[in-house]
Amino acid sequence: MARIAQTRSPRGVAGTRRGRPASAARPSANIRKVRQAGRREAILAAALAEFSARGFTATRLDDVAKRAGIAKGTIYLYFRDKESLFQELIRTMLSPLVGTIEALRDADVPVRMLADQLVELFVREVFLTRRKDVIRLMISEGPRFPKLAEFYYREVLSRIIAALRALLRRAHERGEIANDAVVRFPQLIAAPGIVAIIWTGLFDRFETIDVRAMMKAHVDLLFTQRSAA
Amino acid sequence: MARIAQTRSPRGVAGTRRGRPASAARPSANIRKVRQAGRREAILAAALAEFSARGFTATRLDDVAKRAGIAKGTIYLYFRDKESLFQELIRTMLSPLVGTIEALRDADVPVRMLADQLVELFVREVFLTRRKDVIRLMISEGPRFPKLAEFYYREVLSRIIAALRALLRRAHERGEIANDAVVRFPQLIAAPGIVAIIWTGLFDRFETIDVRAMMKAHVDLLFTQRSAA
Amino acid sequence: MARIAQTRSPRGVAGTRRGRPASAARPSANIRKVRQAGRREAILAAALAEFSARGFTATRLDDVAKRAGIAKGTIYLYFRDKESLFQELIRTMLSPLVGTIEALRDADVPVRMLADQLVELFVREVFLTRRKDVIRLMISEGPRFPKLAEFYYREVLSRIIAALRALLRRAHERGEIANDAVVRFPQLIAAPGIVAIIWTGLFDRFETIDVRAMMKAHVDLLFTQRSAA
Amino acid sequence: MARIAQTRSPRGVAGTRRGRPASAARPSANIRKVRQAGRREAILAAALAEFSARGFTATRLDDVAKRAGIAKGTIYLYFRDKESLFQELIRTMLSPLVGTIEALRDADVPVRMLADQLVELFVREVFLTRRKDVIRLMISEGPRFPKLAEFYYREVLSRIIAALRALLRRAHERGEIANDAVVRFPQLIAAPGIVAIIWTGLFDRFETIDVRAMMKAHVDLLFTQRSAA
DNA sequence: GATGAATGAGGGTTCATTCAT
DNA sequence: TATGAATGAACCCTCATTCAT
Repeated sequence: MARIAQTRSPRGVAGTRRGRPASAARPSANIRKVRQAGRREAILAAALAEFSARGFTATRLDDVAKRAGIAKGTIYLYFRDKESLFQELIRTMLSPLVGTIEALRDADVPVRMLADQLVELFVREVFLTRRKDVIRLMISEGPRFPKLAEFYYREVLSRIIAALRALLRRAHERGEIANDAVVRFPQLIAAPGIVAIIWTGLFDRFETIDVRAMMKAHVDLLFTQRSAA
Repeated sequence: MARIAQTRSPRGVAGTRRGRPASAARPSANIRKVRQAGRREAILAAALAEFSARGFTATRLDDVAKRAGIAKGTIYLYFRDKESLFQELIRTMLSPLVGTIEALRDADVPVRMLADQLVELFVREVFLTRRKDVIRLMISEGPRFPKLAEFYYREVLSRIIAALRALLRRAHERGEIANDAVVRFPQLIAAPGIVAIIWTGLFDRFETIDVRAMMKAHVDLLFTQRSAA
Repeated sequence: MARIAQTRSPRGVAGTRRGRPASAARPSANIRKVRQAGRREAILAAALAEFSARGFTATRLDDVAKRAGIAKGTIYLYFRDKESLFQELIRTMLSPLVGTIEALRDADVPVRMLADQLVELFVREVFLTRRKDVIRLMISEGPRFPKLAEFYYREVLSRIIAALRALLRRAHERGEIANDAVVRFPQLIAAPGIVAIIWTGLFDRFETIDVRAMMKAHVDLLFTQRSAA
Repeated sequence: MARIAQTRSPRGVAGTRRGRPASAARPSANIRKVRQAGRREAILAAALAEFSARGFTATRLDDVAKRAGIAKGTIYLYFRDKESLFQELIRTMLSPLVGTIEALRDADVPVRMLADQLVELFVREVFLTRRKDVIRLMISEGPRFPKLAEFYYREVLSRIIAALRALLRRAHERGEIANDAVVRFPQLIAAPGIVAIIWTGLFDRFETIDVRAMMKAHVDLLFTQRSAA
């Protein structure tokens, strides 16, 4: 099944002098590039861990550096400042989601099947990965980062919602869905996933949740219904 | 309909050490008490505003004091430290939720009606009040405050969930609910509310959500269904 | 033997309404005076305890008040500020020393006997009382309180030294003392006492000192000698 | 005569984590090390001046930094906190005393001569240097720093006393000392030195003391005596 | 490029002092 | 007179950011 593209981040880095095709005759440059990409990835990974554990403000770049195995100053070679690091982290991790969802939209299979795939996708590619933490960060810190919220809304959410809505409307028109609730509020589809992410972060110690089961139960609710009459 | 008890904090105020019967003949003492209660409330209100706007770590007690119209040091007459202020804020605001929910449990009306009342209660007493912000805070900062999460789980959530589950099980047995999804995952009932709170905090600028409509649509989904066959 | 005048504190107890001299014509005024004296004494006693335990700067007036059984503000009814309290404390406790010493000067007994009395006086009236702590305070904090040091020098030390020197010179002239060292440096007489006070404050846990024995041994040294030839 | 080793702190500096042989071919690293040692010394010197002038609690690290010509935060690169700075200051300055005293113990010269050397050593290496201030600090603040007092007792005092006692006992057995007072209370040897340090700090403005003369007079007292009979 | 020592603004907390009751 | 809540200046310590090596 669909898999969300991994972030091989060839994307421009502050201060990075790029250029020079991969086949070029000065290998050291490539080594450098690879090493640099590695550094960047390492910093992002470390940042995710630290930001997740402590939140944006309480995270110390010192700890990020330590975790990434580099010196504190090095972070500033790859990111303008703490805020940039945070924002790029979220962007990098969430961007790939869109493509996947939009791909689903164009598939011509029964919606119910798509919904099941969606659940599976969410569980495997979000809930069981660090992307879950990124979403948690987005939820926690988003209100203090309007730019980030806007990016997320424009580049990710609105497109996912549009894709979902198109999908669901089609299904509704075909009679696959009796109740138009999810057509009007496609957010409902994601609701159990969101709740599961939050629950896990807060209460897993006391009571675990079977995300997959909950999401499936919810999908059942959405799709197997018949209108009351 | 039920209304959540306001917190006029009759509870002992830090710093008031020697009790004195409320009826005592020294009016000045009472004046003091009233003023103290007022201060405490003012601090809590200011703290809620600031914590909501900036998060726990980024909030400056200086700003809380300014907003409450008092000196910075005064905060320490009512709360041990920043963390205590934060935790008491959450406790004070969320504790009253429980009673209300548990009252609903024992009502003997059709579940569907109760569900509608629940939606109304949530919208009126949570979503349109500052309690919404407290829940957002709980979601954002909870992971860094295990004690608080535990309190919230034990004192609030687990009891609400138990009440809901009892209610829903009864409804399911009576045939009011065809699908047992919500019996197994009562969190689903709250999911749209949670999502609405998060959405509002992040994306209201771009697209508003009609919470009441969404929640009602979801309740419809949960209750008007018939099993597939 | 001589005894240093006690600071006749019928030391007041917080909230204790005390007696009422049977003879007084306007009792209330006297009561007030007595009570005030009691308060003042209580504050001084509490201050001594706290200053001794923590030093001037680290002592909190709050603790002094608590220990004295009064409210913090009350201290300011009896002393201008923290520094005044400190200085008055030292003055009050050390002033009575002078009279005692000067009395010794005029006694017409063998110096050796006087010296023994001095040792006894020091042990009983200083070392085994709180005056020891006051001297320790003087030593510790004096450098930061030039006024206090000056007072102590002018009102206490210089007079004690003058008295001692007169005494010792007489003894030297009479041949009671062979070596004139103590005539030139009367401080030598006090040295073991000072050292004992300091030692006790710092190292008593590890090794105790028998002050009386040490001081007597030292007096022996000073007086039983014969010039080398 | 013996001279107390200066502390040019070759000891590891906080913050220098990865060792690197001193002979290594990277000069910049050595420059750094030298500069760091310099900083550390500068901070210690500034700290001594400030602590001496104001006492531990009243000393502001801001002032220490200013005096050392560095930024406030820099102090924390070399010392964990204010207390560590204080304790390390005392340790650094007093540790070297021991070796010197113990060296004297094993010398095989008449005790009287050793005593004179001791006086000279004290005057030159303690009284006329900043070590005098360190001892004053130890006396003033020691009671609030039990750890420090313990260190000083175990590492310095008890060893000095043991050395002195051995020395004096030998002298007593040889008949060089008639009275065994100083054997039983070796502290007596130091008493005039201690008193001089305290006197200087408090009363030098009013009356100076000739330490060397006083100590010599005292030594005379201790050694030139003959038992009374 | 990479390092990490140095900086210094910023914020939590304490506590001497005041003053309304 | 006595109280203790309120004040706000002061100070320790942290940490994002810079820059010499």
